[in-house]
Amino acid sequence: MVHPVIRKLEAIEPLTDTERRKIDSLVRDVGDVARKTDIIADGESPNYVHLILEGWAARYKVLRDGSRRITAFLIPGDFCDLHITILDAMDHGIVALTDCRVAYIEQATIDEVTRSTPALTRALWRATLVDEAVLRQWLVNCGRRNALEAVAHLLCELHLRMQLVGLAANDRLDLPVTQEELADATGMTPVHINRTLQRLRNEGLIELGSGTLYVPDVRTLRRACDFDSAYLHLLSSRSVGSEEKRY
Amino acid sequence: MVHPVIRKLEAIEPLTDTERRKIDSLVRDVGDVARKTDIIADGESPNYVHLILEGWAARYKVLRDGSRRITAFLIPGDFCDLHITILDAMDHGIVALTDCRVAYIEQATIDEVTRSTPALTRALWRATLVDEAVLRQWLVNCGRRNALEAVAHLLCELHLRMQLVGLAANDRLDLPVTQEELADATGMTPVHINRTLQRLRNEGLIELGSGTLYVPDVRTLRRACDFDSAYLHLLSSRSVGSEEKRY
DNA sequence: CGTCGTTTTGATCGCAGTCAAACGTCGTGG
DNA sequence: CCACGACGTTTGACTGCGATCAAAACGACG
Repeated sequence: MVHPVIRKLEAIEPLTDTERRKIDSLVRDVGDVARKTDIIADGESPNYVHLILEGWAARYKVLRDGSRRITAFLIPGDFCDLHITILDAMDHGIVALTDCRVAYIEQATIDEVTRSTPALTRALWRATLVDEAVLRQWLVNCGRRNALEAVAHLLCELHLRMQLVGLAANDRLDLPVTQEELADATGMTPVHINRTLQRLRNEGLIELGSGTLYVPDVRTLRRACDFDSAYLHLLSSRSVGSEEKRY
Repeated sequence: MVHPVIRKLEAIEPLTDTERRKIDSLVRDVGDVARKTDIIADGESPNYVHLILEGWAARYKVLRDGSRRITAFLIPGDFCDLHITILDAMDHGIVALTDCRVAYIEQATIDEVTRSTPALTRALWRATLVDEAVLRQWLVNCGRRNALEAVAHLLCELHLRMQLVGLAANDRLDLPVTQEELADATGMTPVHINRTLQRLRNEGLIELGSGTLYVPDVRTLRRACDFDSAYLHLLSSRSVGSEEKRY
């Protein structure tokens, strides 16, 4: 079985067989995390880097009034805290949204890999920078798009990212995320998320139920929220040298 | 004169004299950019890395309906596009908010530095990761804080960052940013920014006029918006091992 | 003194928030 | 097999924050 990490990294940087095997070798120590429990808590400085193998997780911050802001969704192939090798402590928490299978990778191992394999270093760097680009899109989502566009854009992102790791065959994917979690991720309320999803359904843009999302026509959905995949810096969309959007 | 970059980097990573001189040597090619013009445009892949020496700039994205979202403010000492060495093209633009003095640094120079000076590499990495942490705070700002808290939090951030580079003596700093730009940075409208600033003034939290911001009592302002500087990962606040917030 | 960009004010609107209750589904235990 | 509770989704009624539109005031500058 090909690790989702490999699929993900290959989408943004071509890899050789040796490099692929190197990644494979990272996954030694594997563990399970139950839904609703922290993979890493805010303020922690773990000795291991965490990599999601199965399941969904989320970066989040909790405010003093108890409200929560999700700042990213993590799916198989995503690193939770690559930066912990550089920064002192986590400035946010990471919670498992479903039961998760997680790889624990020693910092020393990462250091060794980056020292010996420049292409992988680039790939990891790249992945981090793409995460940052996603954050910027989320910022656009909440400040300058209406609810419908914001949710649509988020769904487009998740759809594409799931595709990259081979988890969205036929435009159908597991979306094991509650509406409350979607609300925390878009800065809306659960009630309004519910109504927005209903509008998306009524307009035939999505089919969503029992944890599964189906996108009848990706083009239409992307056009509805002006989704341009360029910000994900995928190899496939690079240097296409075109002015029109890649819906 | 000590470059703001050095002050900034030293706030997050201690540097030796040699390293400081190395940074100094980066600044060879310097140019001026007029207010309201792009330092780098969206989609560009410049050959140079840009570093702000004087003035204010902003990262931004423009939507199809013409509205703009500012995703970061850049002040002296900030790199505009360190990531361009890794990514193919800009996924957003950078515009000068005031007349700016900018250093153009060849990619090869950056590469040479990072190859020869691990401590500097760490420092640059760190700076990038702190930028990401700031993005997360902005996400909290617009989704889960009300207008007053959001603006206050933004002002706290700018206040602290200006202090770091020595541009905010006595809690007084230049804030050459229009209310429209603040609106684009918070996801609000200019009108509402105006009213929110008035509230902040009326409550004695800030004094703001003619491009200058004065914070009578930093503690109070920070408490008003639950500002915790930990997310900036400063050396001074690190491993203080305390539970209470660093207002 | 007129112009332009910016800030300020006022009146009105509407999107999304809030509060609360009902409903469906599923797993658990009687 | 059913009662029960937990959890998530859905619906309704009402509220309010911030948006929108428009105009006036202000201030810097040529």
